Amino acid sequence: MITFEDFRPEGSLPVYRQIVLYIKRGAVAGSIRNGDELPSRRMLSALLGINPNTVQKAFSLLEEEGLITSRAGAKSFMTLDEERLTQIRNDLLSEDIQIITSALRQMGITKEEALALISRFWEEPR
Amino acid sequence: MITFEDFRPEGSLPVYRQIVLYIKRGAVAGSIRNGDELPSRRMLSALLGINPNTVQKAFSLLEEEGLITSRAGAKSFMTLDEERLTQIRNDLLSEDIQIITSALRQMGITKEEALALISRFWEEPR
DNA sequence: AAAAGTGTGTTAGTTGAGTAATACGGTTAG
DNA sequence: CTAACCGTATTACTCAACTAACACACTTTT
Repeated sequence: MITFEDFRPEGSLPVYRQIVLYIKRGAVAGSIRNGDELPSRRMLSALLGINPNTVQKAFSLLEEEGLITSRAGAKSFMTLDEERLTQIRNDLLSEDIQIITSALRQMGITKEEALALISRFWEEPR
Repeated sequence: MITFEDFRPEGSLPVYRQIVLYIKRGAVAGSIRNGDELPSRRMLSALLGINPNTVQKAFSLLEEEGLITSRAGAKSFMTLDEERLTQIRNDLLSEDIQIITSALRQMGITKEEALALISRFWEEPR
C-alpha cells in the first residue's frame, strides 16, 4: 500500500500534477513497485485535505499513461514494467535537468560553479 | 534598452512571472544593468504577442520590489544596487537548486549521479 | 503648441484549476 | 446476503491568469 507519508504539496504546480509526479518519482526510486495498491480516491483526498475530484484527476492521468489499473468497485494498483520505468526515469531526469541548466545559464553561472553549488546544497535540510 | 530577444515563454509558470524572472536573471548575469531602459508596456506586449495588461502586471511586480522605476508618461528604467543584486542572486539560486535537489533525491539519485548527469547535460542544445 | 508615445486605471469576458455536493453501480468483507 | 467501501460520472461554483477594449493624464518629440 502506497502511504503518501512524505507527500507535501508545494509550489505553483497543480496538486493533481504533483500527485502524478510523486507516483512517478517513487516508481523510479523503487519505493513504489508493480502491483502496489493505491489508497482509494476518498481516503487519499481526506488524508491530503483536498477534494476527491482532484485525486480523481490525478488517477485518471496515471491510468491514461498506463501506470495504474482501475476497475469499478476495487482498489487501483500499479502496473509497471522495466521498459516503461526506464522511459519515465529518462523523461523526468531530462526535463528536470533541462530546467535547472537553463535557469543557471541564464544567470551567467558556469558549469563549474553550478556543480559546486549543487554539491554544497545537496545535504541541506530545507 | 532591454531587447527581450532571447525571451521565450514556456512551461506552466504564468507569463508575467516569467517576465519578472527574465529581468532578474538578466540582472544577475550582468546583461541587464542599473539605469537600463525597458521597452514600453505596449511595445513589449506587441513584441511578445501577449496582452498589455499581462506586461503591466509584471512591471507592477518589479516596481513593488524596487527593481524598476516608473513615472507616468516616460519609459521605465532599472534601479539596481549591488546589495539588492546579490540578494536576488542568492534567492534565485537557492530556490532553483532546492527544487532540483529535492526532485533528484525523490527519484533516488545519489549526489555523485546528480553531478555526473548535470555535467553531461550542461552543453546540450535542446 | 500639437502630436505621438507613455504609464496608469477601469470594466468585462474567457479559460483552466480546484472545490463542493451528490448519485449510480460494481466489488469485497462480514 | 448485505453493508461498507470502491471507481466513476455529473453539475455547479470559486478563483486566478490571462485577454480585450477603453479612457485619462503625463512626457517627450517635432
